[in-house]
Amino acid sequence: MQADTKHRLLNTCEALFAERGFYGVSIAAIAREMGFTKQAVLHHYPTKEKLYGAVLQRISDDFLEHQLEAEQASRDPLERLKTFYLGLAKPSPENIQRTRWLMRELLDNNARAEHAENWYLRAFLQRLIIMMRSVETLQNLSDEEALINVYQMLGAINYFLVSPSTLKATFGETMYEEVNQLLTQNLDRLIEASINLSSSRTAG
Amino acid sequence: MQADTKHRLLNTCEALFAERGFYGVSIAAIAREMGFTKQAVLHHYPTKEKLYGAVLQRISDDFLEHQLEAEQASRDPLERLKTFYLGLAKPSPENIQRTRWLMRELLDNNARAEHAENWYLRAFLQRLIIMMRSVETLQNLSDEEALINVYQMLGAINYFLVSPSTLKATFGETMYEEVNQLLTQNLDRLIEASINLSSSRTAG
DNA sequence: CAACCTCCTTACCAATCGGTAAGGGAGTGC
DNA sequence: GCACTCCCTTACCGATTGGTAAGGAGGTTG
Repeated sequence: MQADTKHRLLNTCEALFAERGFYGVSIAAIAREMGFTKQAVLHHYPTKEKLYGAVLQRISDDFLEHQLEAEQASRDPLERLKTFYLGLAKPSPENIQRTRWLMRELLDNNARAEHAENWYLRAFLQRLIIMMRSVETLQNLSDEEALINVYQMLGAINYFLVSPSTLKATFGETMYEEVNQLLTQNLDRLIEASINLSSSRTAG
Repeated sequence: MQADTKHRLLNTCEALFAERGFYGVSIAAIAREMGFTKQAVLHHYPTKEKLYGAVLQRISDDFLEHQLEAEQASRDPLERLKTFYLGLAKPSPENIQRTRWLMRELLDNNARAEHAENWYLRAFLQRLIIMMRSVETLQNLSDEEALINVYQMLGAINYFLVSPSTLKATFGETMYEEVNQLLTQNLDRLIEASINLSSSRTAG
């Protein structure tokens, strides 16, 4: 498969699936977007599931890469964690798209939870937990406490990140932009607050 | 329409749509679950959109009711807010289902954001903002700050609530139960922390 | 008894779904 | 020049999609 076509195909699929979900996107729609026929799509990936899986694989690879980058960004573990979360919270179109995908995965995976033992995002969560525990005050954090914290942070960041159009239409573009700015400005304080909360739990 | 049938139909649809989303559920599947034909479903609601809308309306009505109840639960505004969030975080099957729906709405509404000015969940968010501002230290909270806080709390609560099967399969049932218990136990501390964060923002 | 609801049925529709079969054009290796 | 592979085409498939048309069983109302 030509690298260029593959890249373009995966990009197209990523955008479509993120926007409408697995069932909401037909192979024909993907082909239309690509500018060729349905069977050309099926030539590259024999089934819709395989196609979906390929995009998901790429996303989880990129997440991993992002984590590895954050791990080398600084010597201070807390700083690394902040860098990582800040990267996740960046309201760029690509990032919003992937966050939407992540959230859909979270919802849809429920229906096929029997396959979840090799869930794509498992490694992502576990690495995040390790990153947390490398912070001095969180060394003794249990897996459970860490998972709660990670989920809360991801939820707090992603919930907002995922709904730009809706929020713009509901509250106006100006307000959305203000909220967005406030959020990125104060994200480090949110992270610190959540870490303080977790470490006080461990201490108590 | 008979109240009983309507009730059963909306329940069935709520469960199916929450689990698989709008595109993932066919009218035939709903009918199958109900035990009669596709056309019987279409007799009650002429289109799939109208059916979906009816369930969504019921959910938002119930959320409103839940809010009104919480508003009468105590004289202390902070206590009211805690009661409300605790209700949202309750890991009962019905609550999980509705949270899943809420999250899907958040994702799917993006595609039809042009209708969002009369978005079903707008009133829900605005009431929550009012509830926040009735807390003494948050009186001067701007709409933007309040919206951030609300989104963070909803995200933190819902993100976890939505993924029981996945988490059970990924980390084991025991761990899931422990996390679940820890989460409800510490939810009030999370709320307090988030409120402290918000009021310190307003003060600073 | 007839007219009229409500609630559901069978029968049918064009369009779309994911996917198969077969082949053509262009480039590559021998 | 001939076989082969890669990338894409047209043609087609049965199943399913959301939805329409017409009618029938049962209860209510005049």
